[in-house]
Amino acid sequence: MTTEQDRGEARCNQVLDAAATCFRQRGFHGASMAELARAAGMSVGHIYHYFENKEAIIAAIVERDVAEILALLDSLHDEEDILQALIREAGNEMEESPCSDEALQVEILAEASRNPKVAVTVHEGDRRARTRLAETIASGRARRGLPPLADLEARTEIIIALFEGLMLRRIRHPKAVDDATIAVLRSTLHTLLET
Amino acid sequence: MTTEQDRGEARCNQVLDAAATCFRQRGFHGASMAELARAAGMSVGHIYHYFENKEAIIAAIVERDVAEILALLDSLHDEEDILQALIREAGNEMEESPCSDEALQVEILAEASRNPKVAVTVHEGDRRARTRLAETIASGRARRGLPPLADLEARTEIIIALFEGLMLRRIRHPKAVDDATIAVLRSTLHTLLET
Amino acid sequence: MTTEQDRGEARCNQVLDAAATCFRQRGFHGASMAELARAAGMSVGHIYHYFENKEAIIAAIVERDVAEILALLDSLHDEEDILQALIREAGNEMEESPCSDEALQVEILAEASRNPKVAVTVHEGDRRARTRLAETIASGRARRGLPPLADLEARTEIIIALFEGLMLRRIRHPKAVDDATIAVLRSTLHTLLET
Amino acid sequence: MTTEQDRGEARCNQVLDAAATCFRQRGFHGASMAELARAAGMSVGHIYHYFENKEAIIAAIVERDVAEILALLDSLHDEEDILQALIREAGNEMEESPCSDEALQVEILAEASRNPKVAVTVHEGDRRARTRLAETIASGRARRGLPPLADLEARTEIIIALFEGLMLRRIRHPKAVDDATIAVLRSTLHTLLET
DNA sequence: GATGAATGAGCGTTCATTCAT
DNA sequence: GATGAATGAACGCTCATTCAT
Repeated sequence: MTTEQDRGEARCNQVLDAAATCFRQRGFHGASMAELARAAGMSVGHIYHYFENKEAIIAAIVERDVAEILALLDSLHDEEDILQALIREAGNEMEESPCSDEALQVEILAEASRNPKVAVTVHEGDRRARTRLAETIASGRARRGLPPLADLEARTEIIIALFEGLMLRRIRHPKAVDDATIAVLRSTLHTLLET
Repeated sequence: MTTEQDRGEARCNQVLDAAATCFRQRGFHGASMAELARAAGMSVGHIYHYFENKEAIIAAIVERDVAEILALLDSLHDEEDILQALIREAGNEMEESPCSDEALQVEILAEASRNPKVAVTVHEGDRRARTRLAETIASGRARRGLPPLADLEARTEIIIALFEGLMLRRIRHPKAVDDATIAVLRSTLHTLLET
Repeated sequence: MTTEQDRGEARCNQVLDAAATCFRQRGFHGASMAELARAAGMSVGHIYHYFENKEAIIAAIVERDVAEILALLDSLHDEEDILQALIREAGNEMEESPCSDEALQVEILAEASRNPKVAVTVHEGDRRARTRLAETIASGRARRGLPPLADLEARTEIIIALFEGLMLRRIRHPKAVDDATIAVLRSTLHTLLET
Repeated sequence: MTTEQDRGEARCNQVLDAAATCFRQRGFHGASMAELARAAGMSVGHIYHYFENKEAIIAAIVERDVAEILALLDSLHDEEDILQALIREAGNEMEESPCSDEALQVEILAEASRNPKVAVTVHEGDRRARTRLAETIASGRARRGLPPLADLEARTEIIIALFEGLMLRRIRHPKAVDDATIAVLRSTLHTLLET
C-alpha cells in the first residue's frame, strides 16, 4: 500500500517536473498536453488520472513552490543571525540564477491573472509565504534586540516585490542581475531589515 | 496625404487600444484576432493591413509604452527637484492603480520569454527606458549637488525592479499596495536616490 | 446582398443535408464533425460559421422537418375530403419507406432525451406540428359535417403515436410495415378520424 | 458450485441494473464504463469478466427486457378474459410511467440502428415477443368465442406500434400521456382486439 | 476473482492567417 | 482600403479496452 502510494506520488512529481520544464520553455498555453506527456514519460490520458486538468497542474506547481519557500524560511531559524541569513540567501538565490525560473514564474502570474482557480491557489500560497516571511523577520529582529516594526507587513511586501521584481527583470534585461546589482540589493535589504 | 497618414495612424492606435484591453482581459493567447477586430471596430482581415501578425501587435504595444515612459521621464526635467519628482511620481503611479496594468505587463513578459521577436523589442525598449532613467537620476543628483554614483546602473536596476515588482505583486496579493507599502517604497527610493 | 444571403442559406442546407445523412448512417455521436465537413464539401472550421456547435445542427434539422410537416398538412386543406387525404397520405408515407428516416428520427429522440437545448427545439416543434394536425382534423370533420370531438387532442396524440411508432417498428422488425399492416393502420385511422 | 453460479449471476444483474440506469440518464455513448463500474460497485476491468464489451451489455439488457415481457404475457393466460387483461395492462403500464423507460428504449433503438450485433439481438427478441403476443391474442379471442383473425400479425404490429409509439411520445411531448389519451388508447385496443 | 493503472486514437472546437471580392 | 468566408492543424480532454498484479 505504502509502495503504491509512493509510486503514485512519484508519478505525480514526474508530471510536475515535466510540466515545469515545458511551461518554462513553451509557456502554459504553448505547451500541449501531448508535450507534457512525452516529457513525463507517460500517456496523455494517464496524466488525467493524477490531475483533473491543465490548470490543476500549474496549481500543484505553485503549491510545491510555496512548500519549498516555507521550508527555506524555516531552515533560517536554525541560523544564529536570521536577518543576515535572509540577506545572504536572497543574494545567493539571485546569483545562482538556477534555471531561468523567471520564465515559469511569469507563466504562473499570467495564468493567475486570468484563471480564477489558479488565482485562488496563488493568493493562498502567497498569503502563507508572506506571513511566514514576516514572522521570520520579526524573529530575526527580536533575536538581535531590535525593536518590533510598526510597518512589518509593508516592509515585507517591499522585500518580496524587490526579490520578485529583480528575478523578472531578467526577462526585459538578461544582464540585469550582476555583482553590482546584488550589492545594491543587499544594502537595500539591510536598510529594510536591520534599521 | 497627411490626412491619410493620420487616418492610418488613428486606425493603428484603434487596434493597439483594443488589443491592450483584450490582452489585459483575456491574455495574449486567450484573446483571438476576432475579438481584437470586434473591439477595434474593424474586420479581422483589415488588422493584417496594419500589422504583420499577432506578435507585431504586442511589439507595437511595447513600443508605445516605452514612448510613454520616456515622455514621462523627460517631463520630469522641467521640475525643480527631479529626484523628489521621481519619488512622487513613483508613488502616484502605484496609488492610482489605473486599470490593472499588471495583467498586460505580465502578458508582455510571458510573450517575451518565449517569442524571440517580441524579446528583441522588449530588450531594446528596456534599454532605452533604463538608460533614460539613469540619465534622469544623474541629472537630478547633479542639480542637487550630490556626488555622481559609481553604482548608478545597479541602483537604476533595483529601482526598476522595485517598481515592476510592486506592480506585479497585485497579482499574487491584490491588497499588496496600500498606504503603508507606498510609504516604505518612498523611503526606499529616498535611500537609493538621495544618498 | 440577396445573392450572398442565398449563398449562405445554400451552404447551411448543404451542411444540414450532409448532417442528416451522416447522423442516419453513424448516429449523432458516431458521426464526427470531420465526417460532416467532408460530406458537406467544406472545412470543419467553416461549419462553425453557420452553426454554433453540433447540437445546433441537429436542432436545425428538427426545425426543417417540422416546416416540412406543416407544409404537408397545409397542402391537405386544398383537398376536397381532408380526412380521406390524411389517411391516404399516412399510408403513402409508410409505404414509400423513403430513406430509412427512422434512423434519423431515433437519433433526434435520443439526443432530445439527454440534451436540454435539443429537447426545447423538439418540444416546440412538436407543439406546432401537433396543434396543426388537430386543427386539420377539426377542419376535416367540420367539412364532412361530423360533430366536433371532445377528445380531439387525445385522438391526435394517439394518431401521432401510431404513426411514429410504426415508423420506429422498422428498427426492431424491418418487415413490420407491409400491405396488411398498412390496411390495419388505415382502418384504425378511419375509426379515430371519422367516427 | 450453484452458489458460485448464483453469485456470478447476481454480479451480472448488478451490472445490468447499473447500466440501465446509466444509459437512461446519460445515453449509451454518454455513459462511460467508469460510470457503469461506479454505479455497479465494481471495478472497470471486472465488468469485462462478465461482458465482452459495451455492446454486449446493452444486448443483455434487451434480452432481460424480452424475458420480462414474455413473463407478463404468460401471466395473462391465468386471467379469465385475456383480451380485457391485455387492454387493462396496456393502460396500466402507460399510466404508471415508471421511470422514464422511454430514454432507455430510445438508446436501444438508436444502437440497434447502427450496431449489427445489437440489431440481431433486438430483432430476435422482438420476434419472440411479437409471436407470443399474437398467440396471446389468438388465445384470448378463442376463449371468448371470437373468430380467428386473418390479419392477426398485422393487428399485432399495430398494437405494438401504438404502445411503443405512445411511450416515445413522452420525449417529444412530456404531457402526451394523460387520462384522455389512455382512454383513446383503450378504445383503440378494444377495436383491434375484440372486433 | 478482482483491481485500476495505462494506453492512444479520436472527439468537438478554436484560431491565426489568407485571399477573392 | 476593407471585408469576412474559408482553411485545417492543433488544442484539451475522454474513453473503451487491456493486462500486470
